[in-house]
Amino acid sequence: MMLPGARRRVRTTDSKERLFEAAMELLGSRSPEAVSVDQIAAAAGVSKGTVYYNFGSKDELVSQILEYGAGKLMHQLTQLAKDDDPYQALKSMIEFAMEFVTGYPSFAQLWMQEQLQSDKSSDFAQSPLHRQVTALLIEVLDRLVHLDQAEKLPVASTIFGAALFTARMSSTRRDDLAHEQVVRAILLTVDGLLATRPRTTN
Amino acid sequence: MMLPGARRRVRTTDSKERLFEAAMELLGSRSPEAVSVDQIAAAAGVSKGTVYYNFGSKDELVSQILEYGAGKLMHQLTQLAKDDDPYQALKSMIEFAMEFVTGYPSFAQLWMQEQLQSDKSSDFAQSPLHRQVTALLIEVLDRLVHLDQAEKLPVASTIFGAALFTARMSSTRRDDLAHEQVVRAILLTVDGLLATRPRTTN
Amino acid sequence: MMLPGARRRVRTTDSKERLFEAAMELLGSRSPEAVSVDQIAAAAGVSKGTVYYNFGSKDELVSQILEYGAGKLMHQLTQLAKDDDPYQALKSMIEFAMEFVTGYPSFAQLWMQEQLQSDKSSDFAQSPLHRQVTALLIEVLDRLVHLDQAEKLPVASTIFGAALFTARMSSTRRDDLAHEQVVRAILLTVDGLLATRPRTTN
Amino acid sequence: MMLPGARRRVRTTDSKERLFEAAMELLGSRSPEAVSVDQIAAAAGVSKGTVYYNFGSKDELVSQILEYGAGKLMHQLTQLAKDDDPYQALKSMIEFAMEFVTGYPSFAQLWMQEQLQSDKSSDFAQSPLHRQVTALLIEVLDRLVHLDQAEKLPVASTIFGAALFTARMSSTRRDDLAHEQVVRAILLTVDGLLATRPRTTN
DNA sequence: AATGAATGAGGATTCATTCAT
DNA sequence: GATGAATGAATCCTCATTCAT
Repeated sequence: MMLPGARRRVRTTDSKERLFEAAMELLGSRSPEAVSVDQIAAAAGVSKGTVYYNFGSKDELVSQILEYGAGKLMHQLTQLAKDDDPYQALKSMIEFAMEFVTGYPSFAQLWMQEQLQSDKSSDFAQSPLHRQVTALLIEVLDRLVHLDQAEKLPVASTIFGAALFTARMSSTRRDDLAHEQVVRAILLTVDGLLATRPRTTN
Repeated sequence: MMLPGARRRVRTTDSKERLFEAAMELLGSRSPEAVSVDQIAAAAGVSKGTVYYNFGSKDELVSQILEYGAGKLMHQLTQLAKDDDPYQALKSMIEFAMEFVTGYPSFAQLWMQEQLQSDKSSDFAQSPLHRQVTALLIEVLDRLVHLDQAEKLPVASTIFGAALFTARMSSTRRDDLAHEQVVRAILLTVDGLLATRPRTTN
Repeated sequence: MMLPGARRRVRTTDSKERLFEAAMELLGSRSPEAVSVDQIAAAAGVSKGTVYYNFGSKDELVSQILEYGAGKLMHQLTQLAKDDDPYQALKSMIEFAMEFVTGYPSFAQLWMQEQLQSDKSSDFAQSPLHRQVTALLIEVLDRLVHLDQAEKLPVASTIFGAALFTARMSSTRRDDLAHEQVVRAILLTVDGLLATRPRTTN
Repeated sequence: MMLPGARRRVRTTDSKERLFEAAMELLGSRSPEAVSVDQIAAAAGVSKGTVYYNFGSKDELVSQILEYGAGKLMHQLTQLAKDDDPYQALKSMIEFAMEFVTGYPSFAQLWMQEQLQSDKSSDFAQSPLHRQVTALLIEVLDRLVHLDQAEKLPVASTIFGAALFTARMSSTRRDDLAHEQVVRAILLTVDGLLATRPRTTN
């Protein structure tokens, strides 16, 4: 019922964006099944129908959050991996992962959930994200120490898993000291490698 | 005196036990919210009401599985921690955790889910199980290297988290080699400690 | 699993009786639909099956309570109606009704509920109890004042209803003064009759 | 563009209203526990979900019916109480109560049920409605006769209870004569007062 | 005489989704 | 673009009842 000539607010803060953020917020502490479309819509201050208008389905909304997070995470990790000093690169990557999970708990939440659900992931490197992150880690590790082919994936996965899980577990803590300690603890895996494997001679 | 075709209890294999096992099976690959009471009852070959007769509620059934797993896990870990050689103790503990998660994927699943849900667990050592396991790990670590008070919990949590998460991720693999590799990867954290901290002189 | 020769307690306080009393107690404050067989059995300290062994069904148990109460009430009211002084008779009857409802709130509860349920009771004198009580009241009233045939039932019903309802409403009060006041208030109906109708000349 | 035989809403007679009326109808002769949401929805010709969309819960629907009735009843009673002649006021009030209960049997049904349930209502004037109605009655009675403070509430309660209960008992009768007789019977309480108490000299 | 395990029908409620406006 | 009324399938749970022991 718009009068002709009337004009909508230019920055409607697009309902779509509001929904995205509200969903991120809510999914930070609950599983998707435990968050209803009503709740998301209410939190975004729009009607339920708008969710369907913008995303088509709840699953699609969740997927988009997951994708968005994965993109953001991978982008930054890729940058950090370029550091000339591979140890420093790993440290930065882990630090960033910690920050990221703190900032987007919903992402870690969703990603873990997704990993844990399907039986299909028998190959334990199924998901694109997992594959990408571990590939990146392996790349950096290769520049640091000499690893047998067979142990590369387990090591990378361990680092990734430890970082993700521990970060998520302690993500509510605003305590930076704890963050520091956790990063160092995860880096111990790398220290262990350095102590037991021949360094990469480059 | 069973008519052919009649579908009575084949044996009074205690419906309770049948339900427990069916639930364990189903919860191994899906979150509690994603498993319905009907499904559990059907899988156990009993009626829905029997679930409520035996457990009172779905939540209670889930809790009991969690408790059962926690008890079993702690019991064995406590035994293994007694090994005179602390490094060997840690190795055995991690190995056992891997096996355990493979055998009872539902346990890890449930436990993680529970951890990830509540905001309350801000102190990241809230759950009794987490507390118990990390306490045990710290005890063993103390016999191995000298750690600052502040870093004890982060280190122990990292080991626990890495083991649990990685194990869960690769749990479908029956491949023992992979298991071995994963255990070794997790132990790298300990190797890192040994390489960077003064040994406990006992 | 009784050893031969063993003997049961002589005074088993008959489970049946225990059930009856427990049911009376519970039905005093809740509608039959709101009281489960489990609750009754638990309150009586017997198993659920015992209810069915002794009463056949929940409805039957409720019916028996109703019958028991009706019998007891009618028996006493009939005695009191015999008083030579019809006014005194009415007063005693109302007093007794008050006491009765206080002692057996479940009875009033059940009886009202039953009255209110069925559409059948279109004739508003359907139930045997109602018929009996009003008949008794009319008999006494006839000895006191001269009433038109058409107004007899309404007057008797009003007294009965007022007594039952008001008694039930204030039944939790242990306060005897209030009881007295309520009795007097109900008797006002009779006073009104006395003031406006010709006395029975006997 | 309705295909013949299609069963869409005939008119958007607001499902909410349809549900309200269907529920009133059904609750007129049965207790809330004995009426299922399915039945209400079916009677209103809408789906079960619509009940929850409009009312949130069964209890809320029941409460709203109760409130609606209480409002309507009190509004009219308040008007009638204003009559200059207090006796006539009381007569009109009782007459209206009779009509009201005949028209909305569900209201009396629900209200009684609610009164009879809780043990909390020990003070026998707990409910707002009861309090309001008795307050109104007392106000009118005060204009008619002189009553001791202590007997006011019992008298008012008796009138209210008698009217409500007797009305409900005979509500199915369409017979106006009976109505008249019942009103007169209840008014006897007032006649009794007039005969035994000093008139208010105003 | 009594039990308690088991049942299945039924009840309240939630929720993703559709659709006319 | 957006809404909100309406839906119906699915879910958790209750409960009267049965029956073998």
